[in-house]
Amino acid sequence: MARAATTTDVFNAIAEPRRRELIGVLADGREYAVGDVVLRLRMAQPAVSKHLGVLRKVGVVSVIKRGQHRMYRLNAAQLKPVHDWVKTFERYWTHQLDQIKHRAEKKALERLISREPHR
Amino acid sequence: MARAATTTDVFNAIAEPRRRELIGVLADGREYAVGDVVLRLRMAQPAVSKHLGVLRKVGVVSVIKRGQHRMYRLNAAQLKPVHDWVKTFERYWTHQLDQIKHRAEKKALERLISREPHR
DNA sequence: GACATATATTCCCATATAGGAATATATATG
DNA sequence: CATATATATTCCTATATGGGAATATATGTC
Repeated sequence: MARAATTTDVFNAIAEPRRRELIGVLADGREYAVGDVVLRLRMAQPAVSKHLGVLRKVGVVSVIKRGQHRMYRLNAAQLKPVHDWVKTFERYWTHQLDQIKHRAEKKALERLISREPHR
Repeated sequence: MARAATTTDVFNAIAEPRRRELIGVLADGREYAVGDVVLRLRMAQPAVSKHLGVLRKVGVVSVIKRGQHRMYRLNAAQLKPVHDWVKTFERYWTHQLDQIKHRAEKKALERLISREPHR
């Protein structure tokens, strides 16, 4: 079997760095015409259209027609599976910091609660 | 140009679902021999070796020899770039829930703190 | 209708894949 | 040393890719 198609799921779609750049442009939540993206990223127009096509197929972006333009908008919720998956490993690099923060918060809360009665 | 190699970076490496399953097995932080993974995932041994090879090339797993076994261990820190990237979009799906949670916690805390004095 | 602009699609090609099968390599053990 | 076990590597093949160039399609404007 060959590699899974880029349009198979979000993981495959975002493996391509240009597409992550594309998503980066749309990240402010506003809509962009293809030409806007072409100018911002200095990519060839067909390339942008194709990449946006892939992202659309996996639902990461949506399109509406407006005159001769196609306005693309980020559908960030579709990235959640990636977040959910990688979040599982968060503790591996946040661990120490987390411990510190958690203990600090816990201690502060305990101090806060126990203050009145003990005084 | 063809698609970037799977060993190019972590994003490409984890695009393959079997490799994410592999990572899932190693997720408890303990070390596993290739054969263990083969049994757990019921995958062909060469497939497991190849996938582990890809993950090793991008640094997501590390190997040590122990007798005739190769013990693989997860190097979860290498997944951080993925987390960092996707975390940018967290607010798009957590926003409402977060608001609710934050307010609930804040309110609970306030109630807790103000209980004694007001009674 | 003629022309300009915006976008999508098609064609071409070098390249890497994932899986299966077979085989090679390393180590343990009798 | 012979044999078994564990793992890696090689060879094969169908398949999809991303980029470039050219072209098609759609819409706006005069």
